[in-house]
Amino acid sequence: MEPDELLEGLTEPQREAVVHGDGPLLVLAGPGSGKTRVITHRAAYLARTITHARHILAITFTNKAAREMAERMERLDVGPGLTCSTFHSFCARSLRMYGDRAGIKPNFSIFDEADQQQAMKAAIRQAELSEENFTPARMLHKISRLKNAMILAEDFAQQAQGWEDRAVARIYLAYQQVLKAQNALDFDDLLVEMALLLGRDPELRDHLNDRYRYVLVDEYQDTNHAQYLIARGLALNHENLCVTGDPDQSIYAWRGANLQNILQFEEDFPKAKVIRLEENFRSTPQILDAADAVIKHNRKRKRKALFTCNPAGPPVRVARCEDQHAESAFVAREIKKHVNAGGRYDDVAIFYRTNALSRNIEAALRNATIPYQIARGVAFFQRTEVKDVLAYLKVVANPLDTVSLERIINTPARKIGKTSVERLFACARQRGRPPQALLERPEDIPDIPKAAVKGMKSLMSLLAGIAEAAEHGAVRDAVEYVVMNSGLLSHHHDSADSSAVENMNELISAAAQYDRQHPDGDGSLTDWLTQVALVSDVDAIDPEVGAVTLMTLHAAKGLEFNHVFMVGLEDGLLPHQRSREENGDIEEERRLCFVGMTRARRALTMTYAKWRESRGISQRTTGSQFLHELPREGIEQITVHDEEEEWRYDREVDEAPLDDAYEWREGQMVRHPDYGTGQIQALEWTGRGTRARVRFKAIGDMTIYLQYSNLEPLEFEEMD
DNA sequence: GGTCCAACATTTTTT
DNA sequence: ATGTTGGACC
Repeated sequence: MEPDELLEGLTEPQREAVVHGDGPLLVLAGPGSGKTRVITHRAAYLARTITHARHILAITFTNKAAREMAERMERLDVGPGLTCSTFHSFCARSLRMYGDRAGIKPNFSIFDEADQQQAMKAAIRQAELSEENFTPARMLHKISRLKNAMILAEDFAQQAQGWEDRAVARIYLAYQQVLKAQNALDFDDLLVEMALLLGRDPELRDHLNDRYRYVLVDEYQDTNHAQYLIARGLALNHENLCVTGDPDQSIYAWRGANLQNILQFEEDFPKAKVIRLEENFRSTPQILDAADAVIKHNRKRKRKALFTCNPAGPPVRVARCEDQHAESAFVAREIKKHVNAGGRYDDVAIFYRTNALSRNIEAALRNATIPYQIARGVAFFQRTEVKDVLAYLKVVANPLDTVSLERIINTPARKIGKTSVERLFACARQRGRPPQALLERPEDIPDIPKAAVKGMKSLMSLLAGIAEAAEHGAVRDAVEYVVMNSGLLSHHHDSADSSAVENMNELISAAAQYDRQHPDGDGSLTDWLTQVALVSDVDAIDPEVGAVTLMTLHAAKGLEFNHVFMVGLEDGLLPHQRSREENGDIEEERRLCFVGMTRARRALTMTYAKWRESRGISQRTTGSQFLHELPREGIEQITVHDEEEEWRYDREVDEAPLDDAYEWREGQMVRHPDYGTGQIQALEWTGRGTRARVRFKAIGDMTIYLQYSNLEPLEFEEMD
C-alpha cells in the first residue's frame, strides 16, 4: 500500500493528523469522529514514510482496544514489530524486563483485587490497627488514589497530618512492605514503578526512547498522573508524543484520572500541534443533537461544535415505564421487533449505570430467548476454582507469593489446619524467611502435627511437579497438570456446582490458546499469568457474536452500536447518588450519559422506571435531570404500562412537549396527603434529592422533597 | 475439616 | 431479595 492511499477518504483535519510527522500532537476527537481510523492510518503512514513499525508504540486502556488497533493496523500492512498495548500490560512487560534495575524481580506476582484485600488485611494487622476502623476496601481505595497521584508511602508518611492520615500512612507503609516481601505488585504499582524507573534511570529511559520513537496514547483524558509521567518519560528525547482524547468523555476522575493532562497538553508541550475532529460519522443528527444538548449543561467545559452530515434517523426515544419489570420487558420486546424487522442481535447494546441493574435485563432477555453477552470478563477469573488453579501456578512462578500460598496450602484439604498455617507463618516471620522455604523441611517447624507435615510434603512435591511441567512444556501443560494432580478436580467434582469442572477445563483451553499465539516458544507461564491478571470486563466482548451486548456505561466507552438502550435514567442512579455526596462530580455523571448516548449509530432509547426495586424494597423514583436537558424537539416519548401480563405501550410522537413525559415538571398539578392540591412552581436537583416548590391552594408555597413526600401527580381531569 | 445456618451488607463506575 | 462470610456444630 502506498502512503497516499492511506489518505483516501479522509477529511482535511483527519488527513492533517495522519501526515503530521515529528513533534507533539494533540488530537481532540469528538465521539464518532473517526479517531481510531486516524490513529491506525497515522501509524501506518509513519511506518511507511519516516520510521518503522517497531519504533511505534500505541497505548490504550483496554486489551480489547489494543487488540483491535493492532488488527486494524495489520490490515493496513503497517509491518512487523509494532507494539499495541495497554498501560498496565506495557508496564508489566517492561518491569519484567528491566525491573531488576530498581530491585524488582522479573517473576513478580500481580495482585488482583482479592489478593490486594488479603495483603491489606495483613498490613492492617502489621500496623496494629483494627479492620473495624480501617476497612481494607477503604484503605485500598485511599492508597490507590495516592499511588495514582504518585505519592509514595514514604512521602505520605512525611506529609500526613492528623491522626487518621498518620494511621493511613502507617498502613500504606506496611502494605508496601507486605507486597515487597511477597515480590508482588498491585495494579497501581505497575504504573508507579514504571514511572519511577523512567524518572530515575536515564540510561533505560534513553534506551526506551530510542526503541519507541513514536508514542501514541489513546483516551488521554483518562490518564492519571502516573500514566502522564510514563507517557512523558517515553517521549522525553524525541517528543513524538501523539495523544488523542475528548475532555467530554472523561469518566474516570474517581479513579484518579486527571483531566488537566489533556487540558494542559499545549502548555506541557509548547510545540504541540492541535487538531480538532468535530465531524461525527457515527450517529444520526437526532442522536448527536440530543447528546450535545445534554453535555452543554456542563460548566467546566471547552465548547466544541459537533456536527454530522449523516442522514436523519428515527427520533431519540424516552420511555417511561411503570417499574423495572415493565422496563426490561419493553427493552426485550423492542429488540424482538428490531430482529423481526430484519435487524441483528449484535446491532443492539444495553447500557446501565451500575452492574446491579443488569439482573432484571438479563431475566427479561432470557425470558424472551434473546441471546446476550455481558461484559464481565473478569468474573471468570474470580471464580474460586479458577483462582485456586491460578494460585498454584502463581506460587510456582513466584515462591514468595504468600497470598497465593495461603490460598492453596490446604485447598483441597491435606490436613494442614488453620493452626498449622499460623505456626508456619509465625515461624517464617521469626526466622525472617519466606514461608515456602520452610516447607522444604516441615518437620523443623515447631508444633506441627504429623499429618500436617505429611500434607506439606505432598504439597511441595506437587509444586515441584507443576514447576517441572511449566519448565518443559507449554503453559497448557502446566495448567492441566495443576487441574489433574492437585486434587482440585475431584474436590470440585462432587460439589453441587458442576460448572466448576467446566471452568477449570475452560482455563486449560485459555492456556492452550495462549500457546497457539506463541508458537515460537516465546510464551511463558509468567507472561500468561500477567495477561490473565490484566484482563478487563470489556475484553470478553465480541462485537459479532450474534448477541445483544450488556455493559456498564463505563465499559461502553470507545464502542458503537446501531441501536443503544440506556436503562435506569433516574435521579440517584444516573446521576448516581454518590456523585452528590462529598467530592462527587455531577458533571462526570453527565459526561457518562454523553458517552452512552454517543455510542448509538441509528437509534437511541433511554428508559426509566417510575418504581424501582432495590434491596428488596420498591421505591418511587424521579426521572433523571439529564432527561430534562434533552432538546425540546425530535424526541419520541413512550409510556409503558403494565396491564394484565400484557406489556403494552402508548406512543405520543412529537405531540406534546417533552416535559409531559415526566410526572414531575413545572406547572404540574399535584396532591399532597396533608396539604391538598397545588401546582409545582419550580424543580431543583440538590444533594438530598429532587426538590419541588409547590404552591398549595390551601396554605401557599412549600418546599417538598419528592422522594420523601407522598406527593401525587394529578391528571388533568382530576383537578378541582 | 466440613456443613449448615444466621447475620450482614448490598460496594457507582475498573486496569 | 440475594449472595457472602463467619461462626457454631457435627
